[in-house]
Amino acid sequence: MALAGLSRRERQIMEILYQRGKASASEVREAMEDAPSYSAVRAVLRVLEEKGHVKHQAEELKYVYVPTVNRDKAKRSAVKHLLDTFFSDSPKQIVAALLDVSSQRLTREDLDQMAEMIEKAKREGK
Amino acid sequence: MALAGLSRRERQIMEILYQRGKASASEVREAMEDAPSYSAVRAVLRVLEEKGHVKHQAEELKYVYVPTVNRDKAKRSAVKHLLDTFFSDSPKQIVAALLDVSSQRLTREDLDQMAEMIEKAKREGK
DNA sequence: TCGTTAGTGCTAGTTTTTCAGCATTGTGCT
DNA sequence: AGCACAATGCTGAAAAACTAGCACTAACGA
Repeated sequence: MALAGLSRRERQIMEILYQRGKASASEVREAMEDAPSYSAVRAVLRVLEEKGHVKHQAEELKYVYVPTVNRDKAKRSAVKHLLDTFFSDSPKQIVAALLDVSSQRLTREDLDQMAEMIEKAKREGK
Repeated sequence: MALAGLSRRERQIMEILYQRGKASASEVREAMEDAPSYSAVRAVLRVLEEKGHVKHQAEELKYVYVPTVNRDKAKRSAVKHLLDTFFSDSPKQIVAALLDVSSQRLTREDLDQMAEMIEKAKREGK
């Protein structure tokens, strides 16, 4: 799984990179609540690169880091992991938690689309 | 958030405890793929207890460890974190990922219940 | 040109994490 | 009692993680 086997800082930085898709060292640093020094951030990024979790591209005078694992893959893996950890007994409850946690940001349209996805799953699974 | 700020081993062990609700040191160890020595596991549990993440109960000649934070709370926090990390742009996609990842274990009934939850959210949100 | 700003590469030191080993305690069995 | 087994408590030390700081380069403006 994408985020396992990483140290605390490494995980923290990987999550920021997944959130943003890509970021420079200083952007990563700014996104951290408890940011260490700039060079500390760079050091972690270097390690992540050595481990193969990110790669960097030269972009306008600086390096920009991007996760190497496909975002979708990481997503999927994260969902699976969440399921295993908390919802193995009842996967559907993740929907309940979702509706609960993010009811604020869900529009009517989102809900409609969710319903549609489920309908589709029903048709296919049937 | 419940699982942040923890070392790799600490996190790994917390997840096992959340999965099982409670476990003894040796049960925890058995649940680990890449288990270290028994005393290493106990050492981590001790640290987790010092940090306040677990507590232990004497139970039939041995200690059984349980997470101190309520499982539901941890769940919620985990879902929220997942949303922030991967689905901040489109929360509904978590449903897509869910259906994709766990289509195996979802029964027709699960799907019906999910649909119902969404219907309910629609009615209430409207 | 000089100073400033914003990068990178690298290194060395401290702190945290992780781990194994050993002594000890309690239970149950012979 | 003596033994085996399954725990716990504790210690020391290796390994990993984390961090700051310095040297260097490139771009930009005064």
